[in-house]
Amino acid sequence: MSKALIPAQRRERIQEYLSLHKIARTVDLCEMLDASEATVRRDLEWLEQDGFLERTHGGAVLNQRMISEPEYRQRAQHHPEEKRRIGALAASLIEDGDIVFINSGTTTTQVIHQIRSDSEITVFTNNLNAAIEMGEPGFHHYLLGGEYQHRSKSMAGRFAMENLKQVYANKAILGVDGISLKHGCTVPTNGEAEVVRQMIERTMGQIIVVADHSKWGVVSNYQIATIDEIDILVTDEALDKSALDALTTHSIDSLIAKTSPINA
Amino acid sequence: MSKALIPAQRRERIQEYLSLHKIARTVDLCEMLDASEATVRRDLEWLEQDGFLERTHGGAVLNQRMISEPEYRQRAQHHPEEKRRIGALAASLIEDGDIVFINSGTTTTQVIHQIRSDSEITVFTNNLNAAIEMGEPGFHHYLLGGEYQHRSKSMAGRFAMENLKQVYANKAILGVDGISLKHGCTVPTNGEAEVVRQMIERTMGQIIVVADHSKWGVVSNYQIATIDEIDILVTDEALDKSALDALTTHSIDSLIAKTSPINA
DNA sequence: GCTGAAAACGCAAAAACTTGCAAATTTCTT
DNA sequence: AAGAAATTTGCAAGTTTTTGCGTTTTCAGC
Repeated sequence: MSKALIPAQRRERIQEYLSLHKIARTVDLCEMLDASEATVRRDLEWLEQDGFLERTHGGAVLNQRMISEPEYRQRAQHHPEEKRRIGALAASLIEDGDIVFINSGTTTTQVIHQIRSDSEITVFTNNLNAAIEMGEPGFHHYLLGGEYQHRSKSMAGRFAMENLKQVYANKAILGVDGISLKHGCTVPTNGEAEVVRQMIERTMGQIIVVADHSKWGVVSNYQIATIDEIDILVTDEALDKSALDALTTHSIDSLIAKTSPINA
Repeated sequence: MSKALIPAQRRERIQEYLSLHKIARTVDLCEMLDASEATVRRDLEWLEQDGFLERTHGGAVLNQRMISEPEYRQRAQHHPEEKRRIGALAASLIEDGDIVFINSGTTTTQVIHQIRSDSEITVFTNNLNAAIEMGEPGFHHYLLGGEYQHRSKSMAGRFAMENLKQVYANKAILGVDGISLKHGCTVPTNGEAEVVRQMIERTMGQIIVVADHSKWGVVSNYQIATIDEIDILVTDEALDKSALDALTTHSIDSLIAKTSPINA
């Protein structure tokens, strides 16, 4: 009988439990998972970071948003681990004094969440979700205007374009829906594509794409950039070796968000 | 057998109980929750802060003007039910084909939520909260860009101003922090004031102010309009008769959102 | 203005949380 | 496959939050 669950399993079960009960006591979870309180608390802390729950004294309550927007959970749960690590790594590329463009998407939301907050950083984004879920930002946080896209919780359209025309950035961190050698980076909607193209246009510096391995070889609806326009790809370690080689021949730096924080 | 409930659970139970019974005695809650009177009182105090109930001698009564369970956020506000009703009334002033400016604030959030969604309505707003909490909007919903104001969940600054310069509206629905005869309409921050002044500037039609009675006679930090610039004030029935008379002399229409849906 | 009940207050005990650290487990290397 | 590196886990000391009780104050009804 396998008593010990691996961390991911444990967190999965906590999520299941919370989805059902809406509220959980630390001690009950301890018993269910046969783990110490310290471990359960660490798991709850982790899940709180991911926005799944809110910790309270004695336990945790399910995030309201999980209840009202069931599909939200699914989206956020697609490769959450990878996205978090990719987000952390990408965020670490931002330096003091940078002006950064960031677009919408779950991975870029993670990036924004993990931008360190003790510095002179300026972020321009159409990612509404990031703003919503975040606490007080410790950097200059600008949102683009535009027509509100409910599905992606983002902005697009003429306002966004006009706003972008007022700024130059020295870095762009872009989440995409598909990335392939032949078709470059693609996103699902035209509005988002326009915004991102403008971002690239006005970036005098590195174009950084964040994408977990599942995006590789995928082609979505609208192209935002060819492969050669990318400077850095931040991805996870499950990406094919062949893909990495191909990237190298296009002189793209690949940064791998590993399980361990030490990178090659 | 569950031993003790955690604080969040207890408060949840109290809410359930009150939703059902409308009124609760302290001693009954003590028995139900198996907690001391002191603890129950502290919980009641907490819930009162949230606006969920009103404490009385011997227990508490449900804040009748409470919205349905899902909208947890609204509870933290003062006069939540007034705002909801004011919002509904103001939203009903929007007609097919209108282009409307709406600023930030809890009352205007209610307005946006209650805009009917079967029509050719266009809304321009810097109110991020409204977008977040809303389902799929049934109207054209544009957000202004700008520096993100975490506290008010809104946008302000140059981007917002630039965006506004591209549009004319035929109505403006404005939430304010204070409204007085002498000092007009006032808001707490300069950024918001700038945005609202620009909105007024570019409105070729009615200027509608929404404010519950607690705002009357209050002066906040930055003026956005004199009393004479207002066309309509939407408020609740607790507003002084003298205030209403004063408004009339300034040829401002006062619309009263009443408790009962049947208006005199 | 009295009187019994309810609520506020202060305090001490209990429960829950945080942090640092060493043991145990897993993963990676050779 | 054995050893090394690193993460994870549980424990313990120290801190914060919560809870319940005794006392004082306030409140509603007479």
